[in-house]
Order: sequence, then structure tokens, then C-alpha cells
Amino acid sequence: MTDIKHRILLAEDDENLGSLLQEYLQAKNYETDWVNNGEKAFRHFEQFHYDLCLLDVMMPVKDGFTLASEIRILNSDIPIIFLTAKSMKEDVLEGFSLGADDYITKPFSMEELLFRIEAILRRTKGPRGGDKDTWEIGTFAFDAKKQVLRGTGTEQKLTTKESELLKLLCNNLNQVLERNFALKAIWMDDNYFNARSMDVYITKLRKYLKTDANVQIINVHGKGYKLVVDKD
Amino acid sequence: MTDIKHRILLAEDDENLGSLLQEYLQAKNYETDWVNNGEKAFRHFEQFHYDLCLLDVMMPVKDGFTLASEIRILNSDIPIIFLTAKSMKEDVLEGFSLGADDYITKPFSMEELLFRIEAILRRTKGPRGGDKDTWEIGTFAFDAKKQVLRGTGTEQKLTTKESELLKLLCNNLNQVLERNFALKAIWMDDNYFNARSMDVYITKLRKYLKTDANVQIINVHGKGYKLVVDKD
DNA sequence: AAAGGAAGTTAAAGAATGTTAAAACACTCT
DNA sequence: AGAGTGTTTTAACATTCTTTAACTTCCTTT
Repeated sequence: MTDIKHRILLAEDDENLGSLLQEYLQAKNYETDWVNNGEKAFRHFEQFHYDLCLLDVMMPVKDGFTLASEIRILNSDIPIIFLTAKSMKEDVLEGFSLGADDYITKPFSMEELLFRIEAILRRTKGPRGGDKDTWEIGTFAFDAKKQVLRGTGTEQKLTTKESELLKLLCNNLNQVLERNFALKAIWMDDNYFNARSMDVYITKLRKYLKTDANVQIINVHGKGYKLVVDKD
Repeated sequence: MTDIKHRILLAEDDENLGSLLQEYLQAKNYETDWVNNGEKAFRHFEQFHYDLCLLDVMMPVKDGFTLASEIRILNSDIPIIFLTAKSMKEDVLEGFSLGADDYITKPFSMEELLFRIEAILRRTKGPRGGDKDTWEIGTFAFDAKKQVLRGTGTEQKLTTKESELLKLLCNNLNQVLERNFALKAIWMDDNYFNARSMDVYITKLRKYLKTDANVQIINVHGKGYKLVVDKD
């Protein structure tokens, strides 16, 4: 079970249900942040990274629909599931038109919710078989196990650090790989010197990848790096 | 709307519901094959190509769960939605453990079913409506993923903040992007200094965009900014 | 028209990142 | 142990990004 731990943002004002859900999801190995109103939820969403949002529709300060539409502006892709007491048709439809992935009415069984979450994440993250070690990056083929980056005609052997860093970038394709995360994952410690070392490796990877103009490692100032690949 | 016509396999033994659903889905531009038992459904599945399966759980000859597990052997990836009269918990869970993507209990509204179908296909198939990271702004082409603004002949690389701000403006084309919203979304905090920083970025974006007189970032005093593009 | 706040503009300071080369380290072979 | 090889870190310097500051102009209200 080399499962990647998914992060869930739970917005639910009912204290009982909220803590119950958080506890349950934590137990099922989902890292769950629980907030009790829409405003807090939005602030969390900007600040941290999540794989799925679980939003109560009726909440104080900011309701679930408003929250969802704001989240959609920032991230048009993240899965959203609405929780609601009323099962009124209009509500359901409004939820889906905001790009919800699912809609579940209270009371519901924890297990059913869990299954619905899993059904969605199954689709979101690639096909089954979670732990990859080979990727296609534009015209390149990268084998993390063999530490080789093959381009058209070329074959570049990668050092351990180069390979680990590129692997992390691939795992976060088109998303920001946070500096601190990468530093802790590869260097075990995110101090100034390791950070500078990482910069050096970014430069090296960029050099290897520059033969394909559709592949870029973009810096996100103060945050980290993002590997982006264009389709032709 | 969507140009790609999706194909749906509908297995439902109730003649009334079956034909009603088929008619409705056809009207919504889904090519729908309707069969009235699980055995026929399986033969259809082998023979033709489908993008989604809509399976009644209780059917003569071969029930929906058996059918689904057989389908899963042939195709571990195709979206499956179960329809069922009983909403018993065990049933729901069994359905999901067979890799169902959704589960809907009768009676349900046609519209809700349609929205659920669309929610799933949105994830399954590639280009979805809301998922934009490129825009045309007058004569410019803006790629938020690559952080590049291309004009006629020019190519301006954007910084992270420039790109994020322009992206928000694009998402609110011809509408007011509220200061506070943008500040919270990009700077995480809407204090005085960040607001002044945002002003600086507005100036920068205006500079980049000034080659096209039809494109303007207009200030709405006390509210925010509005990106407007004139058609010729 | 005057006052005060909001927004426009520009420059500079400070922090983060890019780049290159040399130094330090780790490993193997003899 | 010492030479040789490849990897990683440190150092030094260049460049870019973001914020801050100072000053100007515009807008709204009275």
C-alpha cells in the first residue's frame, strides 16, 4: 500500500457532524482539514493544497455554493462534493452547474460518502497502479528507476538527486511542487543551503529538457516550481 | 454546446422507464442504446463502443452487478452508474466496490441523472468547458499555464503574480473583479500594502496590453477592476 | 471648488532565483 | 593510502521578482 495520502478540505458548520466526518476520514487515511464556515474554508483553500473539497451547502458567513464558485475561479479542476440537508431539486441542479462532482443529502452513511469520494479520486488521479516510475515528458521518456532521460536521439544519465527532483516534478505535473516539500523529501531538511543546492539542480534539469520547447520548468516565486508540458 | 457525441449503454428492464430515459438522453444529444436485460447488455458492450454505462441493478437474466463485474473485466475504466429501486446500504456499497462511478436511486429526476452523467464525463473525457488556462484577449493570446502573453509579433513572459492577476481578470471578463477577492486569492491577505502592490501589477498589465486599443483594464472606483475587450 | 480617499506611476531596495565554476565529498580501483 | 571518477555542495556573481516608498492624478462627496 504505497498510497499517496490525499488531502480533503471539509467545510461543515455542524460541530458534531464536522468532527465525526473529520475523524472518520482521518481514520481512512485522508488528511482532512475541517473548518466550520465558508470564509475560513476559502482562506484554507488559497493557502494549502487539496485533492478534494467536501462542502456543506448551508453554512454561516459564506454558503457552500458561493464558496464553490470562488474556488472554481482559482481552480477549475478540483473535485467538489456538496453535503446538504435539503434534497430540493433546484439545489442539486445548481450544485452540479457549479461543476460539482457529486451531491449527497443528509443523512447519509459514512461508508457511502467514502465510496463516492473514492469513485471520484479514482477518476481524477490517473489509471490504477498508483506508483509510477516512468513518464513521458513531451518528447522525452524518463525512467526514474533507471535514472535515465531519453530524448530523440539523446540519452542522458541522471544522478540520484537529479532523478529524484524530476520525479517529484512529474508527480506534480502542471501543479506547483512546493520548495519546502521537495527539500524535505529529497534533502531531509529545508535550510538555506539545501535550497540553493536545489536551484542548481533545477538549472541542470532545465538544461537537459531545453531541446523540447514544449517542456518547461517554471518558477512560482516564493512557492516552488511547476513542470508544464504543452500538447501540440 | 458539446460537439462530441457520447455513447451510452442503458440496461433497464422496465419498458416505461427505459424508453423514457432513452428518449430523454437522445434529446440531450447522447447516442443511447437501450436493452432490457443484462445478457443483451453484455453482448452490446462487447460489440460496440460506449463512453458510459447506465445499469439497472435488478434485471432478468443477468442482474446489474453481475453485468458490471463482467464489463469491468473487459474494460476497467469505463464509467458505470447504477440505477436501483431499493436504496439499501449494502447494495450501494456493493455497487461502488465494483468500481461504480455513481449510484442513483429511483425515483430520480431526469435532470439530476443528466447532471451526474455530465459530471462524470467531464472528468473522463479531456477538454471540459470550464477548464481554461488559455484565453484570447483581443489580439493577444494568454497562456496562464506557461505564463506567456503573446501579441502580434511579441512574446512577453509574465511573472507569477502578473499571470495570476491576468487570469483572474480573464475569468471575470467584462465583469468587475473585486479588489478584495483578488487580494485574498493572490496575496492571501487584503491589507493596504498588498492593495498597493496590486496597483503596481495593474499598471504592468496595462503596459503589456496597450498595443491593442480594444483591450482595456478599467478601474471601478471603490470596487475593483474590469477587463473589457471590444469587438471590431 | 476643496478635501480626502482611491488609484496611477515610477524608481529603488531587498529578497528570491539563475548560473557557473570551484571545492568538498564519496566511491572504486589498485 | 592515494589516484581517479563522478556527484553534491558551497561560493560568488548576475538577474529577476515583489514590495515599499514617494509622488502624482483622478474620483467622489460636500
